[in-house]
Order: sequence, then C-alpha cells, then structure tokens
Amino acid sequence: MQAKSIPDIVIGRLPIYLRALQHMLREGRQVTSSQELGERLGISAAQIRKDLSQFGEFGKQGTGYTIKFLADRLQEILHVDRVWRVAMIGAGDLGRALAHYGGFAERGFQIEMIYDSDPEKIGTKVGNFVVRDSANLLAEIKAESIQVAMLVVPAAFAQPVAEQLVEAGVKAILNYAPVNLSVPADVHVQHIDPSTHLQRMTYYLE
Amino acid sequence: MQAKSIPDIVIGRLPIYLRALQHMLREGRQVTSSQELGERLGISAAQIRKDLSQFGEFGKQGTGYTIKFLADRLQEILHVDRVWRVAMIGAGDLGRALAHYGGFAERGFQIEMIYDSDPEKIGTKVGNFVVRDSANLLAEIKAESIQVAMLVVPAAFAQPVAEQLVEAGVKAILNYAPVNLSVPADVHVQHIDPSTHLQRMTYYLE
DNA sequence: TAGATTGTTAATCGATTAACAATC
DNA sequence: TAGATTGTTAATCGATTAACAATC
Repeated sequence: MQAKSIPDIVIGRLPIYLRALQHMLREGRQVTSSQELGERLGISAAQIRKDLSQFGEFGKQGTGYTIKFLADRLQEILHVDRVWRVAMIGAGDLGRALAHYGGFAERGFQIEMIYDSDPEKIGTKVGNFVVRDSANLLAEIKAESIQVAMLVVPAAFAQPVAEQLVEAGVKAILNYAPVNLSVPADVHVQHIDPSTHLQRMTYYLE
Repeated sequence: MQAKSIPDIVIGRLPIYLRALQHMLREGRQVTSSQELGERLGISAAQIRKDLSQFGEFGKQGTGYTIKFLADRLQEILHVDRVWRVAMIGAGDLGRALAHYGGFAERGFQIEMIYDSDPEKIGTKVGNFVVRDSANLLAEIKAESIQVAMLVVPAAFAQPVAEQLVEAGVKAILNYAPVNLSVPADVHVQHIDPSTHLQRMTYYLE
C-alpha cells in the first residue's frame, strides 16, 4: 500500500525544526520537548508532534526528544544526510557574496561551480572558483550530474537559463531573480525575493 | 462594524500578483484575467479572484482586469504606493551586495543607511553610503523614524541587534541570519535563509 | 447579441488544535 | 510512584475549489 503523501506545508517546516535543533546542539543541549521547540519557533507543540509523527516516533513519553537523534532523523528525511553539489549561475555581487558564504556546507550544500555570461567575469576568481562561461553550462552540469542550482542572474535571463538547467537535468532551482519561472512539474523551484518579503510586511504598517 | 481581518496567507500572495502585473506592464500589456494570471503563477483563477475580492471589485465581467489599475490598487493595499526608508544592518559581502542592488526602489524601498560594528568597515563607502557605527544604530534609527530594517549580520549577533532595532521603533525586519528571532507581537519578521529553501526541495530529490 | 469573465456562494478539502490514553 | 510528555484521535477551524448568476 502506498503511504499517504506528506503535505508540502509540513515539509516546509522540517528545515525550520532542523535549524533550531542544530542551534540547540551548539548550545550544548541534549534533550528538548515539542513545547520548548514550539515556543522558540512560534509554532504550537501539537503541530510539531503531528508533523514529526508523519515520519515515525522519535520521542519518549515523559522526557521529550534527544536533540541529536531527532536532528539526524530530520537530516535523513530531508535528504541532507549527504552533501548536494550545487551549481551557481551568476557571478554578480549577489552571486559572489553567496559563493563566499561559508554556511552552506554544514547544511548539506557544496557550491561546485559558478557561471556567468559576461566576458569580463569569465575566468576571474570567486573564492576558490574560476568563473565559467555560461555557454558551457548545459553540457558541464549534465556531465557532472548536478541536480541543484542557485539562479542569481538578471530577471531577463532567468527563464532562458532555467530552461537550460532543466535540460541539463537540474531538479531543484533556488531562484533569486524576481520573476516566476515556468518549469516542468518534476522540477522544484523556490523563490527568494527580498522586495516580496518586505511588501508582505508593509501591509501591516501605517 | 469591524471588517473581518484578511488572512496572512492572502497577504502573502498579493506581492506575487503585483510582481507579475508589473512584469506584464513592462511587456506592454494592458488587460489580463484571473485565468491568465493564474496560469503564469501556478495558482487557480478562483483563488486569485477570491483573494482580490477581499479588498474590493477591481475587474470587469467579460473583460478581466486593467493591469495598471489593479497594480495600483495592490500597491495601495500593500502600502507600497510610497517609498519606505530602510536601514541595512551589516556591511559584509551579502549586505553590500544587497545595498548595491538597484531593484528595491521601484518596489517601494529605499535603503537609507548601512551599519556595521567592524572598525575596519566603519567609515568605508558602500555605494553612496558611508558605513556607520552600529553603536549609534539605536539612536539614529529612532531619530530617523525608520520602521523597516534588513538584518544581514552573523547569526550570533542577530538577536541582540534585533532587540536594538525593536527599541528603535522598527516594525518590520527582513532577517538574513539563519536563526529565529524573538520579537514583540507587533514587530513583523520575515526570514530569508537559502539553506532552508534548498532543504525544502531536497526532500523531493533522490 | 453571444461570448467571456467577474464576484460570490456553497461545498469540499485540508490543516490545526485540543484532549487524552499510553508510557517513560 | 508521580510527573511529564509523547503519539494519535476526533473536533474545530480555515482555505481552496467548483459553480453560476450577474453583467460587461
């Protein structure tokens, strides 16, 4: 019998739980409870327990959850008990800043290559990488079997580059361009657009 | 009679609609329909109409929506029919990249000042700004009556800086640090954490 | 007019919460 | 043991969709 599929909204909360647990670990904590976790995150304890129960029984009545154990389980569930190789497309200010950011590796992601189409940038160094020519993006990403990409190109290029990524076999795109991407159903897209986030808050301001 | 409050999930979609409409405007389009907009965004036409109906009647039967008119209404609703002055906290790679990014102004946001606590950075130029000393952040932001901030500091500083922002009167914080912030109920926070977004997608990958 | 599309209602669907037996 | 907290069920709450009268 096919297991009932997990709601995407639940999947979306798991990385938040994981991040909080890893934070607790760094604080030297060993055990937590759904109530404590919920208070930190502004989520009800019942919801956390319900979400986790979709995947198994990870806690103990009376004591709660062993943080390390639960974090390990969440890493497995989210498939970040490994390191995903990531292609970065766009070596502008933002792309370079993200490439320098050291925090990805410990969360399961390793930037492997950076592309740009600007001849001025191709061949220059960004951290340990030499910026590659976008013209070769499709062939190289396909050859490397890379499935995850960060798209940090100007809005006008986002859709055509996304299409190349899809053709290269990429299945997950983190899109920093402020445009909606049209991709096949089996390709996942997440958007990061600061203006959109800000506008969501100004609604509540005077 | 107090109007029924609008669900936050609806508010969250309005900036997406607005962005798509502004994109259509740049394409030279004049009129659209809930169906067309929905197809572009992967949202049902019924939902778009329902969302908009919370705020008024903006369309015409038989013809749809005048794009410019609807975009203007959404800007009003979201309170981005003005320009919000924004304080940027953190002049690292990411903060500087964001400060250089020219796309905020047309979406309703104007970065006004940039802070850092690093003596090496204080006084240096980022775009048109001179990096200010974080020590003066509270007093200056309060004096300027700035309500919106982008928090781009290392994780360990995010909570204490957020507390200063709150004390300075900031009501909306866009948080780039990968930690949950604890703030009063009348302060809005949105999180941007690329690893979290990526982890949400790797769940679906093999 | 005929065709198209809105705004809205009612029905459906899904998510969250409350409550508690089980049990550490 | 007594106290605490899980995992789960059932009830509640809220969001989405389908359908259609109104009307441009």
